[in-house]
Amino acid sequence: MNNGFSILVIDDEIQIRKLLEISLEANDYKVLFAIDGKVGITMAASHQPDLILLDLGLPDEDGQEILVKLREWFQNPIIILTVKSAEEEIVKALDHGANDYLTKPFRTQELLARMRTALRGKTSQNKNESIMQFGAVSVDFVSRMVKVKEEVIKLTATEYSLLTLLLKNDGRVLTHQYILKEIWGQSYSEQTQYLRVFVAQLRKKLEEDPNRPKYILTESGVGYRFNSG
Amino acid sequence: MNNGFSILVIDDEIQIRKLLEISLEANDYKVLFAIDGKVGITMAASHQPDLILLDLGLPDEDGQEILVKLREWFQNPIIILTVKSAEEEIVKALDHGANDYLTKPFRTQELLARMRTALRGKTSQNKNESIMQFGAVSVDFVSRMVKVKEEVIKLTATEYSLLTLLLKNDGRVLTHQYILKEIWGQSYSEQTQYLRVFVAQLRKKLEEDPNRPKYILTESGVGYRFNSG
DNA sequence: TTAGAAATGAAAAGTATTATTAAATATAAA
DNA sequence: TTTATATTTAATAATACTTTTCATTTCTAA
Repeated sequence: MNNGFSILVIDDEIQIRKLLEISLEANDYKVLFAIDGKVGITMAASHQPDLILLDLGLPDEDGQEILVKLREWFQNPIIILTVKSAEEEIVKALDHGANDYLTKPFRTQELLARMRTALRGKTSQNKNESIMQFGAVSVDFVSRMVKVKEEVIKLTATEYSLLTLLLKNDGRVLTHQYILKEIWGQSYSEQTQYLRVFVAQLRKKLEEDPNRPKYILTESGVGYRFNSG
Repeated sequence: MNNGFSILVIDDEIQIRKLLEISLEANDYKVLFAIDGKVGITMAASHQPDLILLDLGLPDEDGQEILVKLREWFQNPIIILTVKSAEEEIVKALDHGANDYLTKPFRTQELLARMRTALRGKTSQNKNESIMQFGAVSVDFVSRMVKVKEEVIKLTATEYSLLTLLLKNDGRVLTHQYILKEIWGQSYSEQTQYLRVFVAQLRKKLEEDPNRPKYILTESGVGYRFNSG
């Protein structure tokens, strides 16, 4: 019996595999294991898992390269596990298409929560409609209208672009660099302060309590993530 | 037996055609099919359908171009179907005169809802109701008479075109480019100043307080939107 | 726990966009 | 042709938006 989601764990550490086996199966996930990158890629191809947990510190190959290879064809969420708290590694992985990250040692509850977020929307089809609902926030991409709890919110062009970028990547961490590149263009990719100002403005308009944001969450040193529930 | 509306579906995918045939006929639409753009244009001309569902990813020609060709003479609503959720594609299609869009896979209920919205007002025309009401603004499309709170307003030809374009897209943001192209023609699509002058004139005639417009709203950096309430 | 880094919030300064007005030009009607 | 009306141009004022700055708070790594 399982909840319908299959998870591929690519990690060489036996303790981590044991831990994940117990906690993921206890939550009714179907779990597959690979102990290195090569095997991992093969298994991803043959089993098409709904989500991959990928350790960056693998014995045979650099984790980043495995990520890049996977992302050439693998669409489903990939969550990075890493002992390196080095910010650089994490940012690189996210820019390579990882959805989220956790640094070891991690709390199981946190991992499960992030997996649920990443898998959200996989079941529901509303991901591609012209009106999209994210918690109390809804956007009509045709009329360009944004509502919070049925109330229309007026956004500037830049605010609208930023919000929709975050929404389309609901649950996923977007790096500062990536967001800046998308909205302002390549040459602005170091202007993190722009982003901070506009995030603050969006929070003021969207959040019930801008001091305790529920929707636009900060990943300190890395980027931002939209969380619809 | 049907509800009086005929729908032309231009799509090369057999599954989509089957699905639409079943669900549209179940809702009493008369459904016609074309499997590529050329055939689609021919059929649109010969059958004058009330609405077109156009797939952007057709085998013979770029969907955008088919849209442009259709819009040269076809007045009725066109709803785009697309697998591409790329915002660029969608914005382009809307600028080319599409009324709405759905990305595949879509829920049938949502499609039907959007079709009803697009066809709304068409029924009233069938009932010989040429007068439409938008908040306190009403337009008689036959006699070209515009009233605000029962008072007749005299508009010039250009003012009338601009107002009705906005009205027909009640609630939706229309880009400067799009409006200019529709009213003045392609070559004027950068003459934003024209638009400003005529918007000011319309506001002076329509709005209670032209300094605080209620109906014709500005979306800075993007365009204008009519708001009937 | 604490020093240093990162993020926030508020607001001033700087730009860009939009609104207004009026004069010049074009168009249509008498 | 003359006259009235509408559209286009252009100049300036008003407003909205973005960028910059900085004091303060929050977060993070050691």
